Amino acid sequence: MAYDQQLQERFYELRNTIRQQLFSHLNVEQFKAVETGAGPVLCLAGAGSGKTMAMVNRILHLYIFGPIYNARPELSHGLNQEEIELMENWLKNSEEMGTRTLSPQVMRLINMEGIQPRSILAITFTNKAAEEMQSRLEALLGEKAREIWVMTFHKACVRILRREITALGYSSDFTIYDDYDHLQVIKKAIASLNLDDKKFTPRAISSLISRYKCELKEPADVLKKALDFWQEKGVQVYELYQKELKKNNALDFDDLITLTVKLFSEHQDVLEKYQKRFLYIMVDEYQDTNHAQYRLVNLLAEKHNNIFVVGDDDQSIYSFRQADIRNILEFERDFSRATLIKLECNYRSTQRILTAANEVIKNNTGRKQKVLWTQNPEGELLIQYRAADEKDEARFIGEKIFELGDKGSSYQDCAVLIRTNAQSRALEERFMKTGIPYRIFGGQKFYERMEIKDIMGYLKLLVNPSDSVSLRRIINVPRRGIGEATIQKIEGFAVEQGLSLYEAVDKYTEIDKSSKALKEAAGFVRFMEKIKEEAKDISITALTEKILTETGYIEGLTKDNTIESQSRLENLKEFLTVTNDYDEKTSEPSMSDFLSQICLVSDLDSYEDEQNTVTIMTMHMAKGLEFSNIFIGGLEEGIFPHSRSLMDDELEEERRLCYVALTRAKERIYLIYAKQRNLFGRRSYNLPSRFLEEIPLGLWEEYKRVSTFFETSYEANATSSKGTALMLDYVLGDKVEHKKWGQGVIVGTSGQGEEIELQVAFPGMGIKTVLARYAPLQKVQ
DNA sequence: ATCTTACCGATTTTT
DNA sequence: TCGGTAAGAT
Repeated sequence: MAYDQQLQERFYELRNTIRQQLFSHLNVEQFKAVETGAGPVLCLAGAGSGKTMAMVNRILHLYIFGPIYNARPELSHGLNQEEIELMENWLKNSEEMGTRTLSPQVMRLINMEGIQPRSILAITFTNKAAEEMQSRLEALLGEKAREIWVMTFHKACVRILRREITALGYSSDFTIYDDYDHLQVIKKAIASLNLDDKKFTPRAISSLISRYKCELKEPADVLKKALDFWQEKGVQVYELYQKELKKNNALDFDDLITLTVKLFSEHQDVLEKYQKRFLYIMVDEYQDTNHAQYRLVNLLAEKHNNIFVVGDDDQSIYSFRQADIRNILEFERDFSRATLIKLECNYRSTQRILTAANEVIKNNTGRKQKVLWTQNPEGELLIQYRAADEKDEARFIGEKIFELGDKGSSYQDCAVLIRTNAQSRALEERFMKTGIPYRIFGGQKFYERMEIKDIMGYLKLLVNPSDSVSLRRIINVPRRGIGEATIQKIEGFAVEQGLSLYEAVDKYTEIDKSSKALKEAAGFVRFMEKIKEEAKDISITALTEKILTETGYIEGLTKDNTIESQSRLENLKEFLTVTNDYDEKTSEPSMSDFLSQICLVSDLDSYEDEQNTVTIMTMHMAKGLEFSNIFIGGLEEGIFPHSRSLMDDELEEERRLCYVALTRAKERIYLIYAKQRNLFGRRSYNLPSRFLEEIPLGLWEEYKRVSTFFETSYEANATSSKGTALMLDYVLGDKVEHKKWGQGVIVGTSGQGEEIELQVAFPGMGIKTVLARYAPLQKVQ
């Protein structure tokens, strides 16, 4: 055998050993997922099974070794002994030191027929997941990683549509309507069809439209079908709604997906362009795809069939947003010869937590068989607590958080998961009183705040003058004395003349100058035109500031000088830091890009775990996160499972939600239910949740509050060990210093014994109620 | 045009 | 209970 051939044999052998070594930190299943490069793959990844690890490494594997791991690509040049030694040395070194970073020389040697990063499309559902994956890819691939499209469905679609949407008769400056804007259009459509808005609620119509869109059905497709009166009218609203959106050159969230599908279906050339580009497609959280997203992925993948989807049918909790669990259950039917890989080894939770989760989810039918296991220790028993009411529930949670603190947990290791946002109230009150730092996610979102929507209305209208929803929003904000009657008049004119609302304001105010309102409206258009001119030379931040001052928006809020107006000003300041960030970090800033970016983020995207606070959030929002200690509140029939799900036969989804909640925990779980709780202002008595019964005895123990006598001494101990200022007598008028709020004055006291409450007035922050026992207060002379 | 009061209705919401 | 919306008063 020739010497060259021996070298070659040695080279291939070494290359494969290096390959194994590079991924030696993965388990067998993860490695299989990583090295299966070509063809369709369904990866069922249980909670905490390291699926991001698998996805990221799979991309690395594709990049270095190409799609077929045991292929022997032709060598383009001869080999010499030195090169072989280089590889041997790397291996030796790696085995000894445990490093897995390739030197550039070794990389150059073994990287043959690897896949170009720009040919990879990796789809996630949240920006957070995308960012996480992106940064891990950059750590592995360096610069090259930026060429991979790692983004959400919606972002990818916006990118494609900005380039191609003219083929569908929209302009590429289209506006994205968020949920709120979308409801405005629906309301208008309902009104113009003279429908009874008691029967046709915007919410119901919205979900009807969304359902049709996700099924890729246009109004015309549905109209022929047999429909009852309500549905028939609903479709008419849908038709009108869609026309209005197009007139406004606006897309709603669903449109981003469905119009991309439409584009690909109707324009073969465009589809082929993207098929050619994206040779390898990966989809995260596949169980959450709806039909439109499923079509989109299939269209892109059907040419090369290199599609890798990861998901967990047991974590499908978004069916109310049209996520279709069948997409995952029937993947193997859709793609013949699909490889099935199950990741069942969990790296997150204790065995006991996993057993509890497995036992609960076992009660669901029609799922892919999957049992999580772990090498982690057995762990502590789950704790169950029967609270007297929601206040007692909050108190229990607060106390346990303090106790965990003594055991070495920080606040950020604790999360309270709830079913509905309304449950956060009692918790917030208690945490506030006892000085537990917390963050609540959910409820009013930053970009949905009035002042933010107002300023965005101005910006949107500048980019897209056809956007009549934004125009309507801001034409009288701040007050210009332009009311509904004036707008109606102009709107009539617009319809008559076939103009956009903005053009109509401009033209009509030239003809009719009869009222003060119309003069103001003319001034508004002049202002917008002036700003549009000036916008050309200044940054988005400068432009935003200009609008806020020149309209008198800031001035109005400053004059109000209420707590509310102050917080609005704060929010606007915050918005300006967002624009500033964008101005600085973007190479080619553009307003429409900025606006779509903002539309597509959620508050959770800004979640930073560096902050040492307890997290309160819904179980839905907690998906994908993990905490050492999880408290699940409101485990009562009617709350969780939610009463609505009991009626609508959606118990299995609730159970999946419970599974998601349980599998967030690394070490401890506290399960709390209350005998009674205030619900909608009335007291209600609920049975303990069925999910509690589904966790077998032996996995949990009940926490029982000891008798009053012991309770008192117990609490006194807890207090003294904390060293709070309990023993100090507070007197009205005393000056105190609070850790977070600074100096304040005691303006009231109430309660007795352990539960003495103080009302403290903090300048500029109003009056706060705190529990003397817990609050980080100190008397000031 | 805008402020005030009475009513209704009330999950979850990656984008 | 609270918050958002729709009709009535100024």
